[in-house]
Amino acid sequence: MVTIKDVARAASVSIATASRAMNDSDLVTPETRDRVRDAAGKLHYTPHIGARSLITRRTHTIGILLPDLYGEFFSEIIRGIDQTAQHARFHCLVSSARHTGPPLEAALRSMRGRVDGLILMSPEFTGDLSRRTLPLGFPVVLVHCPPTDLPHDSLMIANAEGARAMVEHLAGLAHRRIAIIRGAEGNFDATERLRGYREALTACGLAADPALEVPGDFGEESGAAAARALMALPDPPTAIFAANDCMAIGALSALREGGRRVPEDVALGGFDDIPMARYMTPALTSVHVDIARLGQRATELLLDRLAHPASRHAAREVLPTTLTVRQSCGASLTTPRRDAV
Amino acid sequence: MVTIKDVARAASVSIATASRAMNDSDLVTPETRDRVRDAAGKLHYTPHIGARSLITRRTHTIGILLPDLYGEFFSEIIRGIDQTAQHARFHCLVSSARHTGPPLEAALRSMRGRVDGLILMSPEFTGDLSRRTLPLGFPVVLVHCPPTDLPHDSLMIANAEGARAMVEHLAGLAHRRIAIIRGAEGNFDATERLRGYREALTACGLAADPALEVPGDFGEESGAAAARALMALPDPPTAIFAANDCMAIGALSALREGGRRVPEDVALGGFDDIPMARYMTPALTSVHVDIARLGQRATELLLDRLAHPASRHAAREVLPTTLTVRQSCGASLTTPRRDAV
DNA sequence: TTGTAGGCGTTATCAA
DNA sequence: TTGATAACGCCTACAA
Repeated sequence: MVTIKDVARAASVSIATASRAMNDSDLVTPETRDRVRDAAGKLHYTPHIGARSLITRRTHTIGILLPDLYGEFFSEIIRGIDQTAQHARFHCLVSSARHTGPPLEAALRSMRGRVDGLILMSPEFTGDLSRRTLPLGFPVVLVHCPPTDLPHDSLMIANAEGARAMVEHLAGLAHRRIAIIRGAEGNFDATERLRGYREALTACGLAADPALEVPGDFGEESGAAAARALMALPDPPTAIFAANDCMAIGALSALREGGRRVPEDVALGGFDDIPMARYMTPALTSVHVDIARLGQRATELLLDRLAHPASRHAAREVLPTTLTVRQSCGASLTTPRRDAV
Repeated sequence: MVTIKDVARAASVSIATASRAMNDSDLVTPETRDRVRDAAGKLHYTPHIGARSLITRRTHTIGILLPDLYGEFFSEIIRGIDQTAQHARFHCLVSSARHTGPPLEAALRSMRGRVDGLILMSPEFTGDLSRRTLPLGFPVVLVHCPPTDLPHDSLMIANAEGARAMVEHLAGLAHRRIAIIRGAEGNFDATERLRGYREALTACGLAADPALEVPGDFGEESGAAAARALMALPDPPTAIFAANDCMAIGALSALREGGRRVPEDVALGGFDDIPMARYMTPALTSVHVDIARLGQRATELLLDRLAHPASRHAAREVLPTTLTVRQSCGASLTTPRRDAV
């Protein structure tokens, strides 16, 4: 391995001078600097990051821990993060820990020492977990995590507001029996979206019916199963709000197979507005989230925290969502619903 | 910061013993090992990876350099890589370098010293670039890269064979004017898919028509533009093979807007079989690639190389592709084409 | 402006 | 089985 020692020897200077030359110190003449750089180039020298971080206490790397690495959501958030990080010459250490508990703890711990800070997305994150696994004051930005009692920066999307906008939109189309396919049990996003659904019903003066709140796990198949269950009800809903687009896709298949037309017989709405949504037939009405922006903002918060460790209180930002109306909700149907008021 | 020194003191042992206890050496009694582990747990000790890698010469991290971080392809390959890496207790440093030349070189260089090996995907990669930026013998697995004269392990998908299968399938449906929307200029995948297309035409005894080879850049909009150009020809094609699914999606929109029905008026095929393909209307016939498997296999090759540095010759594997027939090619149309032989 | 030398946290070597 | 100590590559006071 070629070290700074070799570079120094090749350039006939001391190690210290070589180091200074490589780090743009102004304690070297431009002339010797160039000589050192030349030698470094010829030798294909690259500093050993580990050795450097030992003394600078900096890795110039941010850790990203996600619940899974699946689908558009993941690729978009990474894209936003990497773009911002790269701009600041930071690297990204990516990992996933599907479950809460030991695997998550292990993943968190294994990142310590490798990264200067962490972007953490875990819908089951808790303050206890943080205390158990992270050094006090370790820079962390929580994305999409339930609130904790710790002063971590946090960032989330307007889950409840988005859900509410969707359900109010459906109610505005004269639907009175609106069902929700819920997200995974214990998942913060799921809980918030359910809350928004319920609030919207109340706001629209519609009665809540427990039979219309069916469970799901954010997966396509669970959406299909939920739709089948809803169709089997004695008094089935005329509109279905799926807590994410994957489940909406599953629901759409199931509805079709059950002979129901969307949106004529049943209106359908999703959440996330994944790229696929606009290509479906009918195109899916969904709550749009700018995911890359989410990643970008998380990184900005983290980098700011790294640059100014204790300069400000913990941020607590909420990124807005927007309702994207397409065909699946039936807003563009020419004939009004039969049961319209 | 809590170091091994603190742990040693807390457990009343020497630093050496503490280190041994933490690393499962059998040179410590189970008793002292537990005592040290206890102390480490209480103090929330985590080893400093940089310091360790300074002496072990290992970072236990693999680098992943991709041309961009966009879409399903990216998320799937990372998923395959991370899963395999995590299983071997390796970490993943992810980065993207959109363009060839300086940015790519910089990205490569900045990873050196941080990773034990590299999974590199760059359709414009060259042996020269490798020599310029990587230490000789540095473990690299090339994915989807053009062949070089260097002994790097490499992995690619059966581009030409996949394209050929698609075009022969279209020819089998009695199409005689089959167009291709080409991929990005200078891109290895694009070149290979074009080659497969031409081979298939020859194999089927169809005349090649330069007018039917229209340029594209793998983006949706370029697919739309290409389709418009093809439709404007005096003798337009009856089938279009888009070199990837994104362009097929763009082509589909353009064809619709131009009043052509797919597959009745024009048959359409794509490449990659992204998840969205099966949800389109009509569902897209495409060449399926198991991308997660690609990532998995690349990681296996790299880890094997890390474990046995010079044990074998450079691998050169090709992952098979499979033709997935859906509606967009018209294979399931009941009435045969008018111009069928 | 340059060189010398000490130390960052860890593992490995040797001696006890 | 344990402990003292020398590396590993780098940066940075301090001295020249």
